[in-house]
Amino acid sequence: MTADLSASDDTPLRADARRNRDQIIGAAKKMFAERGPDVPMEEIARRAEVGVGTLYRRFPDRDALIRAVVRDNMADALAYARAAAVEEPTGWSALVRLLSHSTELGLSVRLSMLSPTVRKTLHGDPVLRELRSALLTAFETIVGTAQAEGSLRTDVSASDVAIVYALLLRQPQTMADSTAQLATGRALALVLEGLRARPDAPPDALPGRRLTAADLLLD
Amino acid sequence: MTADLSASDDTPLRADARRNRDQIIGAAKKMFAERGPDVPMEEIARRAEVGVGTLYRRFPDRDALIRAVVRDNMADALAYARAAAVEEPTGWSALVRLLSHSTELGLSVRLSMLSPTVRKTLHGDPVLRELRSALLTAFETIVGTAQAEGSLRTDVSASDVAIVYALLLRQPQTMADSTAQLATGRALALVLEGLRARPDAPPDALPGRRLTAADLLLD
DNA sequence: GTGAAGCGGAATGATCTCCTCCACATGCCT
DNA sequence: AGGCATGTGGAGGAGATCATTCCGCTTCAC
Repeated sequence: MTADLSASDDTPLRADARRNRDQIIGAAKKMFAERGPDVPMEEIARRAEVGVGTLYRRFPDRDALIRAVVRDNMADALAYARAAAVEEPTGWSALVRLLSHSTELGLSVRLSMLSPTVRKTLHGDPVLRELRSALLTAFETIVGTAQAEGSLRTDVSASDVAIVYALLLRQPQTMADSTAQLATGRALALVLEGLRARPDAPPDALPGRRLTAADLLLD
Repeated sequence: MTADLSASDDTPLRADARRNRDQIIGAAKKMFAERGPDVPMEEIARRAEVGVGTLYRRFPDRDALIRAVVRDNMADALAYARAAAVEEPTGWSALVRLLSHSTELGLSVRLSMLSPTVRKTLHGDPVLRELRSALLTAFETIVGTAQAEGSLRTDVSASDVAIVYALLLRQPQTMADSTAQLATGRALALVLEGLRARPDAPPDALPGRRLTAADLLLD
């Protein structure tokens, strides 16, 4: 899924190794999303159908794995956001598409927001910094477009949207999957309703000030 | 804070013991909220300014503590919801007050929703069952009133509101407290905006079906 | 003043994870 | 085909972390 935005390694990696690497990242992504950043390495390996040794050869420690997962995830989210911006006819529909689909974006945001430890790990990674800034730019484009066309209320910033989004994405895990999905869908629809521009409403109804990129993640 | 809704113990508990017990519950509540249901018992004890021994004498194991905390929390939330229902002039303002304040309600909902383990612990506790049902009733009263007065959209149920609420309450912990509060406040305002009845809007704009009490927590 | 109830926190033992290491397997290049 | 560099699995050592107990001392209540 990920383009090679990471610093190109010198050795091209053997075919099976590459496959295993991808499986590991995929498994780790799911496990992190479901059970937080502390899942045992061994379980990740098992889910990836790989030995622990393999996992450790590819990623020297947990931090490296987390970084890789978040990078991969961010890259996916970025691709998705850009696609939405380009392919959708209106800013509003791009916004809807962005918010509706991407569990992708959710994971990395959630991961990096929830645990102080993880934040420390991610902190200062240059690739991530670049990805994040690109993602925020994409977000801003969409939000800007939607606001310019008069469909999105103007007293929110891209960061506002991102945060609400992140808050909503945490899926309740105790319900049946179908129920959880239903609930998330409805919650999302409600938020979108709240985000819609109202010609009659006062222009600055929200409390406080617009959130900024700096509020989003403090490095 | 809590009325004695729990089964009355036979021995009245010495004054200092009672105080310690309350401190423990208070500390545990905060720690669970901040760091999840797995925080070490010792840290809870330290925060409560109490020895581990004391903690264990009062609560034979972690499960007992969790149960006690959630009960206490639910009771608070219930009291709060009832107060809002009675004291506020309109259903809408009661709803706003309910959603705006009560981090209380948030904790127990969050705790019981997030971890399957915790859910198992809580499952079948009769006191809790009663509390929860009373709370949902209070919720329904408020939601019903607000809908009857025409301020709340009619295609949501009390359970819908409760879930959105629970989703939003999870505070991002990596931001400065002030920022987190700001973000939560704005998110809440957006959701409220989405919840408001619109005379012009179609009456059933939300996807799926209304959530029910059964969706909320499956026992 | 005195006995019962309560307290603290060091010590114990069990559990859990990370991570290394190496005999073996597999892809790749010629 | 064949050789070897690259890659693989997973048992086990080392260490960390926690829950829980226990008992000499303190505090309340009468």
